[in-house]
This record gives sequence, C-alpha cells and structure tokens, in this order.
Amino acid sequence: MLPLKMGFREYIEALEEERRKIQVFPKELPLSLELVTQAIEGCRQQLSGTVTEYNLNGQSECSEQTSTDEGPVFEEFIPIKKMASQDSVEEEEEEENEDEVEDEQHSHQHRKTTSDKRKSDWLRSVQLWNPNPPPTKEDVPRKANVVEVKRNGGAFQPFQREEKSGVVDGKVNNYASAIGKAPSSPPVPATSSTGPVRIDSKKEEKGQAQRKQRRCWSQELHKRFLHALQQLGGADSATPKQIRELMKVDGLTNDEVKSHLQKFRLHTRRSPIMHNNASSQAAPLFLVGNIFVQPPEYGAVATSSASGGELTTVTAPTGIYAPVAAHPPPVTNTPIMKHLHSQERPHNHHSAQSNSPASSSSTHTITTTSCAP
DNA sequence: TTTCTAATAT
DNA sequence: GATATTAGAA
Repeated sequence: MLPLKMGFREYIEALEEERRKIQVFPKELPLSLELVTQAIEGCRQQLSGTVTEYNLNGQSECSEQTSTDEGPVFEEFIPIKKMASQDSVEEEEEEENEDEVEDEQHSHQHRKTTSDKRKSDWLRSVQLWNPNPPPTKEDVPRKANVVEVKRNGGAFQPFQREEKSGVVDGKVNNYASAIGKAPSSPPVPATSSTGPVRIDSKKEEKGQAQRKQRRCWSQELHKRFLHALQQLGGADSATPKQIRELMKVDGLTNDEVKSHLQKFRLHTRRSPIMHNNASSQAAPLFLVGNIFVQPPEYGAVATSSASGGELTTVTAPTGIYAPVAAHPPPVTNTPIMKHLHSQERPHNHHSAQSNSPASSSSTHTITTTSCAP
C-alpha cells in the first residue's frame, strides 16, 4: 500500500493532481477531497520524517492548502460558481472570464440573448436547477428534491425540505412539499457567496427584489383550491384569505390565492356554464384530455364533503381549464384542447352568472393547469 | 407575435 | 379584496 520512499514525491504530486481534479467538483466529491487531502498530508509527514528535503514541491505546498485539518475549511470557499463551468484552479482567471462575459452582456444588453445567457450561466452554476413548473404530468412527485433552489437565491437551504407538511390530509403529501417548503421566502439578500448572487446583483442591481418564483398550481393544489372554494360558497363569495386558510397549504400566500382566484373567476366568467333549465336534458361533458367525458356524478364538483373529503373534480391531465362544453364537438381527439384553452367561446350564452355555487353546485368544472403545458 | 398565467401594483 | 398591469414563459 505504501509507496516506496522513492516514489513518495511522485505520489504526493499525483495526489495533488488528483485533488485539483476533485476540487472542481467539491460538491460531488467532498469526501474524496478530504481523503486525498489527508492522504497528502500523511505522505508529507512521512516524507518529512524520513527525507527532509521534500520542499521542492513547494508549488502546491501551501498555496491553497491550508494546514492540517482543513477538510471543513475547504468547503467554506468552495467556489460554487466555478463548479460546472471550468476547471482551472486559479480564481483570478475565473474572475476575469466573468468580467468579460458581463461586459459583453452589457454591451448587448437589450438583446434577449442576454437573459438567456445569464440564465444558462446561472443554470450552470447551480447545476441542478429545475424550473419546477414543468413537472410534466405527475406534477409534484419529484419536485421535492429540488425545492425551489432558485428562489432562495442562496440556493442552499436544502435542509428543511419536505418532511414537515408532508401530509395534509393523508393524501396530498406531494404537493405539500412542492408548495410547502420554500414557498414565500423572500428573495434573499444575496448575501451568500454562491453562484446566484453574482447574477442577481447584475440582474436587478438594486432594483426591487427579483420576482418571486411562480407558484405552480398543481392539480392537487388546485383541487384544494376548489375544495376551499366550494366550502366557501363559490368563487364569488369566497375571499382569498378564507380560501387560503381552508386550503391549509403551507406557505401559500394570500396574494397567490388571490391571483389564482382572479384567474379562476376570469375563466369561469369567460366560459360560463350553461346550467339552465333546459340544459338539464343532458349532463355536461367534461373535457378530459382530448375527449369529452360525462362524469358519473354530474355536478358533484361541489358536493364533496368539506373535511378533506374526496374532491370530485374532474381534471384533465393535460391541465387546462376545461370549461364544460355545452355542445361538445364530435368527439374526436382533435386538438381542441388548445383552442378551448385560448379562445374558449361557448357561444355567448348570457352568462348565467348568478351561480350560487353553494347550492347549485355550479358546475364550474375547471381543471387544473399543470403548470407545464 | 400572441396568449396565458402568476406576480405585483393600485 | 377587487381589479389592473406587468412579466415570464409557451
């Protein structure tokens, strides 16, 4: 195991070389770094113990290498921003590069590319950035892992992640984490020396804090919303605050609810459901995915039990506010979704708006948007 | 370029 | 709390 004394120096150098490599990924290989460092130390001690003239390797010697037990220290100034970009151990170069980049950005400021560039830069810095909104379909499940790194700015606050709110009703553990944890934490003072900071400072300079990250109204979340809504007697009578309270979603803010409510009302207004006397002839059809479906329990939307009962909202996987179709087109799998989405116009049937959701279980059947179309 | 949606301002 | 505006994304 031990190298011959002859080879100690080479060995140490090799180790240092190794360490340099590892340093590039301090985050991924924290232990390796430490191990190698320790190994180097050990070798040096041995070497110095026997052969006293090993100074020559001076170069690396003390440079970045603190003294003995620096394992932890190292982590302190691990330049995260570097991490993914390039290898060089020299920080100066790094800095220069950055400056250059930024200059360039300045000069081309108005270009869209700027933001892109920055973003990509940022992405690179933070490595595992997940623009959480596009969770494909099963909205939340894995969001937990990433927990709005971005919004924290500092990027590192991974400690409290999920865990806590995990289960609100026993059924919704996923969104809870998505929603719950880092939801409305302030835009971060940019104190930390981690990657994002640089960008932040550039981006908004001293302006107002960066825009809050969009909350993704996952299906679950929207279900809760609807649930609360129905408990409160409908969108028109419910207030954001009440809704929020009923939703019991950790970290959900009034503003978010308010905004969502606004959108909701807008939609319901725009695509009023005709629940006239006449319409009783046929139950409305819900748009699910690409097809219209007739829910077994028509009008059940508002009937669910108040207490964490099952929500009978019909949701479309594709995530769209699916207005109840008065006259469903020939059921085909044509891309109606998109259209409905944007210009759903169920023939201006005088908005029978007086919907008293509470009683009539107004069929505002709305489906959740899964953030990522 | 337009549209949607969430955030923010009023 | 309601509504209007803004901003980011698709």
